[in-house]
Amino acid sequence: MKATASRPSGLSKRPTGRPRSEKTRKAILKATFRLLKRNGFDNVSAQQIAGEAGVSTATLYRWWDNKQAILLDAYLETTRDILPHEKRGSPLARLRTYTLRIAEFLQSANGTVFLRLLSAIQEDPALRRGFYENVFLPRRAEGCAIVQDAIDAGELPGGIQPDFIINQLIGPQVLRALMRQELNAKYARRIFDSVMAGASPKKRRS
Amino acid sequence: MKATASRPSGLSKRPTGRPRSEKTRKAILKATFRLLKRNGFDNVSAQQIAGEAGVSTATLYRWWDNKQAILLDAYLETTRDILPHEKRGSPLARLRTYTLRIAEFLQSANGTVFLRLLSAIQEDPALRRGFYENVFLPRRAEGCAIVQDAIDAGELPGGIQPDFIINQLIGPQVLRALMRQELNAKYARRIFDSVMAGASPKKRRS
Amino acid sequence: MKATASRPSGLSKRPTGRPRSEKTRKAILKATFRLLKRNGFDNVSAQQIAGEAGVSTATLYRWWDNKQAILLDAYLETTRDILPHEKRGSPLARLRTYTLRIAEFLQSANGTVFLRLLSAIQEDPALRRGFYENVFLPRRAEGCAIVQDAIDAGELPGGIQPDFIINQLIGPQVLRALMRQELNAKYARRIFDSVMAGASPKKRRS
Amino acid sequence: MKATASRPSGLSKRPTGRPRSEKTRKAILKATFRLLKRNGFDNVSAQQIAGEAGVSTATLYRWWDNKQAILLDAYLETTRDILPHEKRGSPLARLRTYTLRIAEFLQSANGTVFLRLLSAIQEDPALRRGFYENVFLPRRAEGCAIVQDAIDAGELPGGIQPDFIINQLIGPQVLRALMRQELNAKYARRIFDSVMAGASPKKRRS
DNA sequence: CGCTAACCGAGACGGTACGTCCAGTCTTGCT
DNA sequence: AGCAAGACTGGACGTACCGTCTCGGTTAGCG
Repeated sequence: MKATASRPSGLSKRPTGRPRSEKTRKAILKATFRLLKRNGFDNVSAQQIAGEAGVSTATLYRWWDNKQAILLDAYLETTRDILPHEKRGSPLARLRTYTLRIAEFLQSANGTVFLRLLSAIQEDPALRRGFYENVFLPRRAEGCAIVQDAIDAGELPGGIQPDFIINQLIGPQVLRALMRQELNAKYARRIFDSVMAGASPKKRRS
Repeated sequence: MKATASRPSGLSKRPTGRPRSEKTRKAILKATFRLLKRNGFDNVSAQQIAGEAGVSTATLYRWWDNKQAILLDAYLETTRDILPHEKRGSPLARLRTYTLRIAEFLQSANGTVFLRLLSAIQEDPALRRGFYENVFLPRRAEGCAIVQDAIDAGELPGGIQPDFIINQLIGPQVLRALMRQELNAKYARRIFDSVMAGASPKKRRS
Repeated sequence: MKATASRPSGLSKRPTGRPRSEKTRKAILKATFRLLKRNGFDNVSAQQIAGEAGVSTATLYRWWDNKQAILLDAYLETTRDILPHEKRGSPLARLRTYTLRIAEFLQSANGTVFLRLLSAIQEDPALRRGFYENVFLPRRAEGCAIVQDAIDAGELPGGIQPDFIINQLIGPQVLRALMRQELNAKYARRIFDSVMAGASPKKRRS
Repeated sequence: MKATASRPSGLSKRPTGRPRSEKTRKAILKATFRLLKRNGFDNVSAQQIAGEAGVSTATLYRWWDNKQAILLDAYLETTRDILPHEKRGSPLARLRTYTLRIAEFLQSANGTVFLRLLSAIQEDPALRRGFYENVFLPRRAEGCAIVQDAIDAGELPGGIQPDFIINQLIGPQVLRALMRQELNAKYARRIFDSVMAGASPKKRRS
């Protein structure tokens, strides 16, 4: 199980021979992401990746279990560092911004790749694990943290489960994106307002 | 464009030549659906379908553009008549039932196929049109009708867009299903309550 | 066995119902020959013939056993009446003309079809019989008759077998034609002279 | 243009990557020839070859342009080394033996394949080139060499073209073989005598 | 003059082969 | 040992064509 392409390297056994080329690894992932955006998801072949990266197919499969794993890794590698979550403002304002960012993201090129990954994992349990742990959960944790901040700040009632709120904010947007329906800031705002209204029953009653 | 393989049926002009065998068509779609459930989505080959249906591959491609189109059609054919929506009860009660049914459906075998189709259309625009028009919109219309009934009955405020409400009810469930997270009646109920609370803010005030 | 497309019509049983359309038969054979010259031999499909002749494939197979049989028949029909053998001149002069005509023929469009048929029969025994009896033997008989005339006229020695002579005159030309090597009147003349010289050894002696 | 699937072999530039498996190549050609003799010519399918050789169809088409090319190559490979031309005896005696060998060959299993190839090339120009250069010309050259020896030895007159003589010896035999007419040593002898008589006009006259 | 058998065009169908494409593995020699 | 190059297996894809099979409509020529 080579999974995410990190050599076992468990502890002992200092590897002899020529070490793995980091340059090669990067070239592969970058080439993959380029092809991913250019050709869609199904239309990226292993030999295309190899060709684009100036690498042999054997090298691909030496480090990743299968093509899907490469695609996932390429997505991870490329999007790892682009999560500029707001630090300033009230938790609720930050949650609102977060919601709008989701809409933006889903419409972007990266979002398209995200949606394609979301599709691909339906057929491949191993890939699903990887996606769940390395993409879904981390992002979800970010969102939940904001909700928790809001709860702690008293802006949201305590009985609420952050994960539920985030799911309510994201789910409808993902569905629209999957169906290629319009998805913009206004719509995201409406969702935010609706979910917040549903989440704060205290307001009601005299 | 053979798309969904439905006869032109433009009233007049009876088609000449040997008519298409309805028996064959049914055999193909049934065999396809059987394989769909047995083997998953990617692991259904055209020749498997042909073999299982006792048909030649040429016949497949005479009526459908490609394998995906057959899969979509098989889904349509099989699930066409299984929408037993409640007729009794208040609109709001029916909407609640509708929401719970979604959860059930997404967990069922048919739901799995639905999710696979939802994934497959990401790669194939032609297929997407077919799915959108023949699966998504009709189902969506059913839900919207219930919401409209509720509005008409004064159970929901007038300023609301039915499609928005339905999207809020379904989106979060679809997302959980796609991620293979738990999805049960309790969760569906929570969603329903939350969305309803968000949709009826006026009642509360004062 | 419908073979050459003449209804059994053995003797009794006057056929009732609508008789076969002669127009259709002609249209098929003409269309076939047209395609034969245009597309080569393997590249004529039954549906092409049907299309070109404005006929259904069923009609084709009602009257001929298979595609090859149609092709043979088309050749027969078209070339039946184009054998204008010389009547004047000495038998030997006529034999010489005959030899030259072979060269011309093999280079012509009809000759090409002839060569293709000659090839096709290698794979199909039934077709071979038809070709042998309806094309090869009749033509061969014509040639043999001329040789016999020459023998009778004392222009060739009596111990000679006409079929052997004709084979010597034709075989080398067919081989060259099959290999697409040059084949012209001069070459044919050379063959004729050579065979005649070989056939009349007696003259020399003394 | 992979044509005859022979390595470029342009002296320099040793090819990089995994070299072609000679074992595989041999297995394919042998299996092909086996099928060729067993099933006839048209009844050899690419997948049969693949199956019989324990090879994938993709490998077939990597090295040969199409099925016909494989068949030609199989013939070449198998018959390459079976040309046991006589070295002893006078040139004329050797030419006579050569003529008789032709008759034998055309009746043999290999001869059948040869005739089928001769037919197949009528439809396929690329194949024709290959056949002409790799089968026809080499064999023809052998025959011509014998004739030339005879000329040099004064057994045949100088004004004669070897190729013409060979064509006269072979053409009639090929024609008979194509028509599946009897072809035996006696007939071949007769042809030899006839052609020799026609070729040596000097004998005549007192 | 109408009946009826047989014809015919259109085109669906089963079967079979084709040649292409791709995933993933294996082999060779270079670094 | 890593790696590029690229051969190889296995198997699906979608196309083409053959010869058969319905359909519905048409056309002799017997009654």
